[in-house]
Amino acid sequence: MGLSRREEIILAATELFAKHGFHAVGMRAIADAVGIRGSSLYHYFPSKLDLLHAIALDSTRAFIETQLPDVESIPSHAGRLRQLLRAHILYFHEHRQEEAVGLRELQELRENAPERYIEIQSIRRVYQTGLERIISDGIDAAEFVYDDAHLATLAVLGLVNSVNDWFRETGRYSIDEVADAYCDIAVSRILGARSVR
Amino acid sequence: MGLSRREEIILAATELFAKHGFHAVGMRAIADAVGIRGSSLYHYFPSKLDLLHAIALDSTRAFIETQLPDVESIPSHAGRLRQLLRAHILYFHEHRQEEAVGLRELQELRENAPERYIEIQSIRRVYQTGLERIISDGIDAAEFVYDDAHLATLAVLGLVNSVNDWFRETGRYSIDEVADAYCDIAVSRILGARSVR
DNA sequence: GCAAGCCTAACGAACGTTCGAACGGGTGTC
DNA sequence: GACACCCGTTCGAACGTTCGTTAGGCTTGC
Repeated sequence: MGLSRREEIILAATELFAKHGFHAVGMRAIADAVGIRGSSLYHYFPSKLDLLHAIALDSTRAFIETQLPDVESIPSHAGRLRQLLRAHILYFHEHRQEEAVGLRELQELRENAPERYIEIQSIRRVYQTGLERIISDGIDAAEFVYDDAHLATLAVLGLVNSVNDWFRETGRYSIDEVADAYCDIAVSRILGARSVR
Repeated sequence: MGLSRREEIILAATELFAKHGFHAVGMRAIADAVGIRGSSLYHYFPSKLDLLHAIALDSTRAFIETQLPDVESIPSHAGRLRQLLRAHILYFHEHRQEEAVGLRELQELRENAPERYIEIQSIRRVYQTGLERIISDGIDAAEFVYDDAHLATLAVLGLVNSVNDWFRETGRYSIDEVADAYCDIAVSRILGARSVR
């Protein structure tokens, strides 16, 4: 139990926010899940919105920092893209609650704390730009066959992000099977990469 | 203004739920948008949850009923799929607020009115089954090249549903361009249909 | 005079948040 | 070793507000 109280709170709040939504969960419910009283939460976070901000920022940063650097060493564009998308799907599966909160409750920050929304969005943009760069380079190198790198990026992102909408641990596929199949759809089919392994 | 008061309420509530979320919008706010008092809403809906149910059911049924029958007359599987996906994207764009509520707040019904959740889910399943049938038939007829109709259906659905996550009227594409491009990605690239027009 | 439609008023509960006090372990002083 | 002191942590109680909902009465058109 190397968890600090602050981390315990973030963990419990993430789970509750992901399951019921930000506004459906009261501070007292979060405190109950940790085993303290509602008022004690304010020792760690000045407001409920700050708590949401901490969750969204942590999850966004954690994803970007662990995923992007790993692909630099792979030689082919198709290989880099495949590796990145695979890591994306697996990470989003492993941290699906954090990412669900990060995606769904962002507009809450947008309305009530615009500068924090922009902060998180700009981090997200780094990732999307990096992905688009890989695709764009692959097109220039004639490794991919598609004429619009921007639209292809959006399509591929929409595809891989949709896994969490339907995937269940108890279903007919394992997450590894889905990751493989979706990467193949994105790299070989959508982008038309031919010689990849 | 052929709108009945009941329809006005549904319209206003849809807009507010889509923008702020179900729990963030109070009955008084909905009433304000219509120009009546909060208590008057209970003349039309017995509870807030019933109002949400009406929105989710209406939007789901309207989509299914207007989309599915249209494609029966088209000869090729690829043509049917293309037409269906195109209508899907355009419909989801035109009714993006209703569909956003229908997608995001469904778990609210799932927790607090399970039988209504099942009702809506079963309608949705009709559509997904119909889509999978088209894809499956196309594979059997060797018009599509993919080995898993179920996974292909999920991928294609995830792809077309993702448009509303990023599309903005003021962006660089029109919705028609996006619909064309995404249909092409789904039909020609993911499913590998060759001779289509 | 009936019913639909809308109102005011109020209910108890829950909301996010604030406040001041109490607890308990560690440190410094005698 | 005993003592006072501090500070991180938690608590109970309460603040004012808003929540979903109910009850009852007024107006209007058939």
